[in-house]
Amino acid sequence: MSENEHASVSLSLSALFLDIFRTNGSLVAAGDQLVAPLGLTSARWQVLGAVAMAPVPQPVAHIARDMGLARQGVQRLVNDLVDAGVLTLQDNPHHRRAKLVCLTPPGHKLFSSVHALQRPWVDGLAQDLDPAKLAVAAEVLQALRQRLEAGLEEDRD
Amino acid sequence: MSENEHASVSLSLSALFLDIFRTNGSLVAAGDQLVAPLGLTSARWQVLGAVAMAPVPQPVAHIARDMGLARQGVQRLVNDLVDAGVLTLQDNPHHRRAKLVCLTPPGHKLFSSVHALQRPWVDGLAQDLDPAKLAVAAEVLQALRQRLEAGLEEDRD
DNA sequence: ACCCATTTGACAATATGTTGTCATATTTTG
DNA sequence: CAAAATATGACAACATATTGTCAAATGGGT
Repeated sequence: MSENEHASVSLSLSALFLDIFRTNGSLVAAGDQLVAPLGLTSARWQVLGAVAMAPVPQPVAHIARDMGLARQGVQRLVNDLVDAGVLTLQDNPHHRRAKLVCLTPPGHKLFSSVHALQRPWVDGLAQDLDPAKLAVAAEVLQALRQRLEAGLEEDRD
Repeated sequence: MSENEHASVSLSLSALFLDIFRTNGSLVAAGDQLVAPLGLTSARWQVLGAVAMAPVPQPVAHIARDMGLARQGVQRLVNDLVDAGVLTLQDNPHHRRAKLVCLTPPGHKLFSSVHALQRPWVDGLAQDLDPAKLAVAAEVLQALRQRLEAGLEEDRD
């Protein structure tokens, strides 16, 4: 690859960074607006989803690792959702401190409502998007994330 | 397109959302680490870059729109950078309140240092990335953002 | 059994970002 | 030109996220 071609890849990548920042922001804003009628926010929605989709109840630290967020951020969100009666902390037979995060019955109901909102919303956004291009985009982001996290050398928390 | 194919696009899109969240987080974390030696953070770096790259000095509100962020978030960052001596507010002949944001001489020097750090970092990340795939990823993110922002109906401040 | 590194949650400080409200300045419209 | 709509920054409240510190719990190695 020539120097010019190499430079152009770096420039494209810098531009992609800005796209990621802005798309992330739009995604959070749109998500906030979508689930606001349910008394939720994007961040709480994400946590609720992570708990609901987990095959088995997990402690907060595990959820945080799955989501790629700092442990304490998820901890606060979980605490808030417990206060809101959506989640509950179940005793963990394997660890006295690391309680297992579960949905309450209202939590299950809330998750169903979220899903009912989420589906048509995502379907609408996906309309006319090329599946092959989506796959390429996911591949690029994953490759990028892998390199970034390798550079961070497991520093997160 | 069959219903199954449609559903698979929606599923891919939901997965892409998670990729965007995580890549954005990694990007911010890696950026923070990169520019920390210069006493900067990712957010301040972004603002500094926006000011430095603008062909002509602009008021805060304009910069915020360019970056797709809320006006007040950028306002606070600019105020912090002014306090730090990196930026200065120049009188705007066309608008008494909307001062123009400019780099101070130390700000210019700082931006050069940032650029010297940024270039090899981006080059390293771009290594072996397929330019065509990068272009597709950018295209997908831009399409997504456009739909999201259309859904927000220009609500953002 | 004991020590030590790791994991985990509590608590707190700080950075980032959105939203709301207000006063003032500018622009548009009638 | 006057009134209304819009743009802008100051100030403040809040949500989100990282980082640091601490104590308790766990697990591993000797």
